[in-house]
Amino acid sequence: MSYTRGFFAGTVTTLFAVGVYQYAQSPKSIQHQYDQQVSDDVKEQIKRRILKYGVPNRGEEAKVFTNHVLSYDQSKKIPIWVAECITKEHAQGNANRKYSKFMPDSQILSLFSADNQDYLGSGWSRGHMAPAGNNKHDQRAMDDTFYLSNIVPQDMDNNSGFWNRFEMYCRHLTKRFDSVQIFSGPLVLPTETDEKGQKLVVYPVIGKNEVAVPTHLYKIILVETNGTPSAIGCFIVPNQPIENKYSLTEFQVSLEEIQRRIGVEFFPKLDGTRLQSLCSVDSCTLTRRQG
DNA sequence: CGGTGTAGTCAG
DNA sequence: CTGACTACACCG
Repeated sequence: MSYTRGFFAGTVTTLFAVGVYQYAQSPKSIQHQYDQQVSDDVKEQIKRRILKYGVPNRGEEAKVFTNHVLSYDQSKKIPIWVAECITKEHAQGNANRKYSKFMPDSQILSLFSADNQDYLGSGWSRGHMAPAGNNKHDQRAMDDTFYLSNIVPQDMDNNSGFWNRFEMYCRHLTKRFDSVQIFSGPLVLPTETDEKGQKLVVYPVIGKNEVAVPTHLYKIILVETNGTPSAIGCFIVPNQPIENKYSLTEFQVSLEEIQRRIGVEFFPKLDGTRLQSLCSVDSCTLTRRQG
């Protein structure tokens, strides 16, 4: 709990270094130099000898759906990141969630999959990462978002409150920008400290599949005008009720921080582009009610 | 009997 | 919009 307060206060002052990538240049060790001299052929031979029966695989390769793409964490049974690229047309139409239902994703081996029983009665809601409401243009696209590969255990108040308004804000951005690319996903961050001052990562797991309950959720929003990226906003939100008094900007962080915490480089082909802060070109205010 | 499916209600 | 929960029909 103390981390939450620290987070609320601390993120405001977080250095905002969007679009700037720094790669620490480690001193070249002897081993490193040797490694560089080994030809790819030799490396392949070594691999074939030591990994005779194949290279171990975490199954994080991108999985493609009608209107979203995701990478899945087979250990935590929740996504790592879920990507969308939406325009205002995507959020309009007659698709209705009453025709959709939550179900396991057959692309995920059952050994690594959550099921509805894990969530029911757990005290945690099934929270979309790619939201259903971004897919009103196509019932199948909306149905796809109900696969549990796109779902994380989310605090009920957070889901229907702050996070819901956050998602509405993302749809609102499609009225101002040609397209809006969004990465959403869960995070487990250290939230506690033991008596020795050692930081701890503590998160619940639910159901027989022990689906990980993230401590936080994140969104990365990249808006485009005339086909070129113009601004970016990154946010980390605690997975707990968020009072209305908090504004979106209080949860803003740098792209660097979010990439370091998740261990993912989100835009490997977005090189050197100077991007403005989303909240400097847009209000970043959430509306109280739907609209 | 337990599991599935749907429709309606309730709440943030 | 975001969800859970309940009652009831159906089925093997």
